[in-house]
Amino acid sequence: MGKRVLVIEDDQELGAQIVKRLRDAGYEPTWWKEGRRLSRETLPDVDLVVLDLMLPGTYGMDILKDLRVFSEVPVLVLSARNDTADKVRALRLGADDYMTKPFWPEELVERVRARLRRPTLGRGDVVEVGALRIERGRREVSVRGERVELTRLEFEFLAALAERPGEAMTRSSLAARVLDPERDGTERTLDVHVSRLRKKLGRGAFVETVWGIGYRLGDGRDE
Amino acid sequence: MGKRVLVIEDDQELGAQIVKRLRDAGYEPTWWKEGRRLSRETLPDVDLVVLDLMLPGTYGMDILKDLRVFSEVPVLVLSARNDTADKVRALRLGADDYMTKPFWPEELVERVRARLRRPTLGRGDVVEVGALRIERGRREVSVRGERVELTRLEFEFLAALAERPGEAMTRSSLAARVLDPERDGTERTLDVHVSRLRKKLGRGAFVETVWGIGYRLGDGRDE
DNA sequence: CGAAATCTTACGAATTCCTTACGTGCCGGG
DNA sequence: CCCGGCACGTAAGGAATTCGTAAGATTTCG
Repeated sequence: MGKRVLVIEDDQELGAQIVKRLRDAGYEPTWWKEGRRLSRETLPDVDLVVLDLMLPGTYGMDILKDLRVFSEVPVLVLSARNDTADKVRALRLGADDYMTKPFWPEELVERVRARLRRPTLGRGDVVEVGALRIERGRREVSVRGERVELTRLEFEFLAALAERPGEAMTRSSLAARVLDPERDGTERTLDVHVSRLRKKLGRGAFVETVWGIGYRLGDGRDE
Repeated sequence: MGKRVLVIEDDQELGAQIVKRLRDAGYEPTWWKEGRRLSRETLPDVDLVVLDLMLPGTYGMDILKDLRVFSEVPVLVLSARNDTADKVRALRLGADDYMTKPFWPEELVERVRARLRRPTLGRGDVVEVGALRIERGRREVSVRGERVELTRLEFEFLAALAERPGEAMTRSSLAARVLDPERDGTERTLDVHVSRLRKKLGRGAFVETVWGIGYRLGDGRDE
């Protein structure tokens, strides 16, 4: 039940230190000793990312930027730079916290803990909206107790919407979360899946159209 | 945005500074110039608390401890002390972030923003002005409980105005904020959208003209 | 009163969206 | 190996909606 933490840190000593502390604290750390470009597939399923900004070769900022296109995972940034401009930039890019080296590992662990005790939206395993029930873990969906069989993409799409029930999400952000731009189709493709999804979910406008924007997960009442 | 932030800070200068910055960033700060014991009743309905730990009389840590008994509101702690033990203690007590003085206000604002872009439990992103209600997340608008269907630009426009209710915004800044200079029209176009918007919102001058300047979001009462 | 700013309306072009149909590739069974 | 089913992407038709522009009416200000 330990939450998983991805540590991206090229410094051997510091990395080992961090990993050890996190493990001692009951987490399940994974250590990448180098920066890699991140995409939907290459990002492991983790609950939080500890990212060193000062990596050789790849710029940490770019990794962060990439990441935020398709994921909302909390990111704790480490950096040797202590100037405000850098901090502001990282936080604007979507970082959740910023620690300046050197620091004591205890503090890092506490900051990780502080982030993780807040609900991470995507991680709620069961989302219920009206008569619709989505179980992420089992990959099961039911309407009014009736199981509904969904294909992979249909499910992914619904699950993405369920990350923020009731909130409008743009096509592009949905596409980024669900589709692999290489293999899979374009935003147009989403329409088709929505269409099929609606047919399967039956009466009740669970997937609502937000004109000019994208879609929204509704409770299926009226409209 | 209009999210409410409670600032507990006894230092006049610093407090004023923080409050100003937060307001500039679109938040609604409330400033307590002294520490008070907090209880369910005395804690105002805010979205985040900025708490200085070094208050005369009351210990900031105690305030934090009290607070966590009955509230999950995010807390950003300020302190002049830079030792790890203190940070760890505050974070363990439930603080969400810890900043060491001195710091640049920009960083504070960004950290506040970083906390608030995560969904807090409870209320979403809602602006209410008079009988007008704007839900940013869902992209829905209602007047006196009645749903009003808006187009994309109408909503964008209203939402832009709603960022600073009661404050006049120039045409050009609105246009820049809402229109894509490539695809969309000119400032003249705004007039048309205002017109349509007013018709849809019905009685009550929610969108007021500020002659020679632009527009302002009113509560629809006067006139 | 006159000029400038703003408002309203009408209309057609463009965008956005939904559905259906069809082709491809994958996989398991026979 | 071949067949059929399934998942999926693409394309195309068509309907609904949105939006910009122009043009004339109205308001504001000096």
